[in-house]
Amino acid sequence: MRTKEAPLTVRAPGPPALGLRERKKQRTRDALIRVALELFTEQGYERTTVDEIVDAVEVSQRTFFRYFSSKEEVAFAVQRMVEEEFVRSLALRPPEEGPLDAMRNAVLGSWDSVGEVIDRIVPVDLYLRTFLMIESTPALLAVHLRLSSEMEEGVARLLAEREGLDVDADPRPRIAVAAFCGVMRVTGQIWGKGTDPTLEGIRNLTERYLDQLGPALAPHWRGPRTGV
Amino acid sequence: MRTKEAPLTVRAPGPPALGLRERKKQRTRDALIRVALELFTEQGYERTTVDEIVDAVEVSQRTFFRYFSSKEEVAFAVQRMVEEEFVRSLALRPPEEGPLDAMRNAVLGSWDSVGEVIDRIVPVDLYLRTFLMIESTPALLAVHLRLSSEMEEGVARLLAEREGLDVDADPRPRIAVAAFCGVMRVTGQIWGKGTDPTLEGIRNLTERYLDQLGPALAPHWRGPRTGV
DNA sequence: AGGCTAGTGACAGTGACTGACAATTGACAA
DNA sequence: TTGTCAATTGTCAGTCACTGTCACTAGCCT
Repeated sequence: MRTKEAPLTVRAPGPPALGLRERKKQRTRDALIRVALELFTEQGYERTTVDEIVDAVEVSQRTFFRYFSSKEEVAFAVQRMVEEEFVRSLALRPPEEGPLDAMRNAVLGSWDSVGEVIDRIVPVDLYLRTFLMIESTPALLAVHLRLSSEMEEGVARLLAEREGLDVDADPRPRIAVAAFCGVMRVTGQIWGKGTDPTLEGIRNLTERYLDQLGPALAPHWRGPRTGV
Repeated sequence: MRTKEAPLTVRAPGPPALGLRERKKQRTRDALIRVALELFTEQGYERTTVDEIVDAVEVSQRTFFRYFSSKEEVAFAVQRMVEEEFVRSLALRPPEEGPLDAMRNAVLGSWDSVGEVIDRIVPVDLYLRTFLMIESTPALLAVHLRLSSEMEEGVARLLAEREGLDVDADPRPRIAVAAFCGVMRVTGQIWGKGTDPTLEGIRNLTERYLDQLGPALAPHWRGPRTGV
């Protein structure tokens, strides 16, 4: 459990100096996340009670539920940041890029940069282990899929706007996003079963699998394999 | 609430005459499903307690949990049958059909035949309302997505076998299924928001949307729309 | 008829979560 | 510095989903 250095006289530049109250909240929130993820990944999600978490952080259970609306939510705190990073990254793609290329580049780009974002809250490898835990815990997997599908809706709107289409009239944005995210999900699963538990590993797999979307939709699979 | 005709002397042919014990179980199970779905669709899932359900059916709570491992599970009892129908239907497609065509025809075909299957347990329109309720209840939507993804895994294996591929070596089966099912999911959502609450409505929408998978994955969307 | 056992009910207990109210503690003005 | 206000937190009691246990009832089979 790492301790946060508390600046005594000097203040780092950047975010507008938060008040003591705000900083305290931030600290409890981070502590709850870190402890929760540690316990979850060590003993399993179901076998970890909220009481254990709050005892370790020394706050009341009521406080936990003021920060997180459910035990599930705390498990997705970091994951949420990663997804936001992707959406941000997608919004920044140059408009000349076609929708699929934009998504592809956004994912690959965000895999390159999330490392630091994550590390501000928890060690990256704890995040990766959390990801594995989510995939292997039915209750969490379910929530994960729901959150993803919410994000998909947002991404579809973004793409539609980029291309000057109406999401509710033209099905292509939603369909493209659905297909694309389907591949992303498969990638995550395969990565989980594989043996390269690093950010880089997931990045490379992403690249390889996205390349297979076209071939996979060919009318027939027999015949020569392309790539991979 | 429909009553089941209890054959006194005559027995219908078909399934091998079940014992009294078996039939009783079947009846409580069906009653639990029907009552649960009725309450869920009327008052909402969260606002319905398990106690309300078991009181209406006159069994103990303990019995409910012997039939269904959770309150969620009962909400998916019918949905499960529909999915099984699809998988069965897919397994029956002629081997000459390409994987995408096979899935497409299997879905369309099963939408034509599930009507009767469903009706053996609950009125079809109760099923359709249940479907809407699932889509609009976060907790249930989550579970729904998880169950779908389990099914996707099964379908991918089926297709891989059909085509003589190894699912774990070749990513195309999983990717194709993921893309396909993504479209199906979008279709379900759109159907829910639309204004044609019939089995036929969902069938037609399915057909239209599947046709858009190709165009949606084109490098650019600008230019003429093909079809709907 | 009578023993066997699957299925059920009653009961007690756990864990996630919520509402209400009291206690504490930063923030900010006097 | 101090007193007031408002945001946070803790305590407590209660609901609801779900589980283990054990006694009991009722089909089933010889």
